[in-house]
Amino acid sequence: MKLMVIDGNSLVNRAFYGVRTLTTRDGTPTNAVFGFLNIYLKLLADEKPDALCVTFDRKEPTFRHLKYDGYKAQRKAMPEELAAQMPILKQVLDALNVPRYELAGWEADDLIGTIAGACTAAGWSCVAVTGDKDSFQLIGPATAVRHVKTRMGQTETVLYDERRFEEEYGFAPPFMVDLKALMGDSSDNIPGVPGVGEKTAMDLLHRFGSLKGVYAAIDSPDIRDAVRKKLTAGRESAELSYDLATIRCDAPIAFDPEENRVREPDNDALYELFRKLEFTKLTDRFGLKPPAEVVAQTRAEEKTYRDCAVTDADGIDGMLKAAYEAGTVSVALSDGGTLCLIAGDSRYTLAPEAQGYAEALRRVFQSPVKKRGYEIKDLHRRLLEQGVQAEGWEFDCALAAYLLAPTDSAYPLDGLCGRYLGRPLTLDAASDGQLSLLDGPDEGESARREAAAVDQLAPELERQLEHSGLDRLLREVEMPLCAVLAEMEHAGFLADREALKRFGVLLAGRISELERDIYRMAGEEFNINSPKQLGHILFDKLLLPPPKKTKTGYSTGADVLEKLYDRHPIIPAVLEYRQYSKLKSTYADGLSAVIAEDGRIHTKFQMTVTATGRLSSVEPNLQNIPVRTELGGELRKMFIAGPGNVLVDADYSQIELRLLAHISGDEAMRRAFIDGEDIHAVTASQVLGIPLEQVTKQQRSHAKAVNFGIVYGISAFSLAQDIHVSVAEARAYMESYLEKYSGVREYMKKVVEQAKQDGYVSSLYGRRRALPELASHDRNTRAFGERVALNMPIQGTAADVMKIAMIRVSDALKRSGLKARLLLQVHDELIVECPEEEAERTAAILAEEMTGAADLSVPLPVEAKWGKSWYDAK
DNA sequence: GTAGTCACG
DNA sequence: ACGTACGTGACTACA
Repeated sequence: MKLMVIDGNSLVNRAFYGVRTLTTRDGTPTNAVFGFLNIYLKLLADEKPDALCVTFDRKEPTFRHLKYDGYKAQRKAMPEELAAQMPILKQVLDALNVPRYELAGWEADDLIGTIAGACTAAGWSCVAVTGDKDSFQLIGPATAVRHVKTRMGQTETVLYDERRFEEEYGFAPPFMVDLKALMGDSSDNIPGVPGVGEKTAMDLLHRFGSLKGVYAAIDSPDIRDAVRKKLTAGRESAELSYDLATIRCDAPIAFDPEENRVREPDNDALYELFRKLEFTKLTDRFGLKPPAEVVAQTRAEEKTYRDCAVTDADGIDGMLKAAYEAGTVSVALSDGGTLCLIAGDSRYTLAPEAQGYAEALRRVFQSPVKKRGYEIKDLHRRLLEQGVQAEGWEFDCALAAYLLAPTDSAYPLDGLCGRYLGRPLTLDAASDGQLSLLDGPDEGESARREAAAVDQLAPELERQLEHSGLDRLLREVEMPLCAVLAEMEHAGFLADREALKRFGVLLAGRISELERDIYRMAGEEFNINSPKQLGHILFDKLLLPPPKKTKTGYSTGADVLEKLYDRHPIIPAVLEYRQYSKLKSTYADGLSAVIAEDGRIHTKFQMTVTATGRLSSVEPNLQNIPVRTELGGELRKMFIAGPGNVLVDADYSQIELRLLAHISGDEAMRRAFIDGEDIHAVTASQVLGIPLEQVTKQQRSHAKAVNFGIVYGISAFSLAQDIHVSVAEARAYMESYLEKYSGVREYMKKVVEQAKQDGYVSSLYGRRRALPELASHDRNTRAFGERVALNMPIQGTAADVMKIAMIRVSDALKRSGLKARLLLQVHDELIVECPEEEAERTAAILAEEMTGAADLSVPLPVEAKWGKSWYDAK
């Protein structure tokens, strides 16, 4: 039997500092409780304990304070926002039916020691969970410590048992006390021996076994004079520290592991707490069900509908009549084709088997009736597959939720109901209390629920959009874009199946040659694709100097290997191997596998994924087809136009920098663009103070890196890495840059200040991204927030402009009567397929509509070319 | 499922 | 002292 005991204070502190700022809508901080529960769930899954409890410190002084009045005296008081969360956490634990232990005069650690002892006595094993390495002294045959640490906002836990501890420390766990007595602990204000740090302390223990042993051998020649001096002077302090660091196992509590058996949470109490805390996701993860009163109340609050099953022509007529009368309807189309339409209080369900189904779809969707729905782009594409050209899209709950919170990971309809309606889910009168929208009893039922959710969510989402000034972006950009993207997905990009296959074979040949060479140079066969095995070969076997480490071992990324390029011939071979296997697995093989029956690749554009408003492309991703290397670029020869057609490729030149010039209003940068200069060369000339014609290739390339860096919210360190100069040089370069482009400097300052004030940043078109990072306790997180504040308005505006351009291009092409159709968008590039003889006119329309998509104080030129393949059109 | 790596703008 | 550019998605290894 195993008991897990959690050091509540330690864990909640980790959670507080590790988890980003999080509050309820009224501003109550909840991040520590949220973080605690996340770690708690992970712990339960990892350990699967039979019994469980949590210990806490109390604010009263402990026996340690009495012994040493400096103890923890300097420790900072718990911040207000954390203190406010402690009682909430305790309520949550009570609702979870997890016993809590706290005792005046004793610390959480001592209670853990006592509990561990009681477990051992009862024949149980015990795992103590804490972020404090002190507790390692408790490790024994039946006691382990799971150490919790946070790295980069991620929580990790490592289990220390006797073996693991001794491997790492080289002595037995009880001597952890001796270690701390020697080195002290600044956070607890345990003095140790002044001047002795971790390294010396470890070394002494390895030689003499214990604190006692060290002092017994104080005259040994093995101790350096300087160290002996410190030890002699600090003897009293060390002995005091020994006492302070010793965890007591005799706290006066009666503890029986049996009484701490894991129990089911109190569903109703926990549900209510989570509702107040707005922990929607956790409600699911804990498997909580709405209490009976909530179900009853939800039913009472929720709109009810008059259900009509549509089975014949009269039914269809009735549904259409109601739709036209209502003007706006909510619709849902299940995967199987069942349509649900809500007009006013009437809810119509039409099964695909019904008489006149296809015609009914056309009458609903190819009509000016305003339609609201969920994930309209996909709905539009499914209709296209049935030959229906839909129109009249008014509102999409998923897109609305995305605009309101673009950094959310997903927008499930049930989650939106909880968040925006304050109700767990859309129930309905016909349902049996079954709450999941997604697994309704049948097709019709799930379509009805989806439509009802849309019907009730839309007004609330609309209100919030208006409140944030996002309604225009939805109506004028995102909604019209749905149809454009659906058509692009439907059209697909023609691929040369045979060429792709040949390319794969070519790569395979080269890969096996390289494999042989690499094995020969390594002296053994291993999996080159495994960073772990490769690191072992390079750094342990061939003894190359490891320049960088990741948290799990050696880093073997391309940047690292390039530093070692000339140190061993295996390095260039590995780099080449990596390049080829990437091309083969992801592109040659990966793309071959997704060519559809029609010979085309139909990517899916995702509209609700990026934090900045860009699109993303999946299954496959056609936005990352190689271009930067010669061999990779060959792939673009395999993306082709159909017979008699060409591809027209149009891309914005420097759109992000032009937007920086426009948004910041920087005169020097604007002037360069207005004069049609090469911006990177001008930057080099300005920053270095040399005539434009004397700028060398390298100077221009450095300037280019800085221009990019500025858009990303650069640091001198990263710039130095990027252009291989010293940090000091990089800093000087940036300083000079911001002198010359002083408008950019002012803009950077202003945008961060504004973001701190508002808590969000915006694009030129009002797209928003919230920035809770700026209020973080962690400086790295804050610095990240500042970089995002600089970048989002630029990248976001570029995304807006491109979306507007796509709508304009699509419209203009339709109006022109040309056969051209859009295939692909790659952030600043559009690809269109058209008959060869239309190429010139199509290119002109693309350039015209893209350039005209935004009205800036600098030109926004577009370059358009065409050819038989993507490669030729670039 | 996560981490590392690498492809793109 | 620390950690280090913004935004993505796919593949492989490995727990």
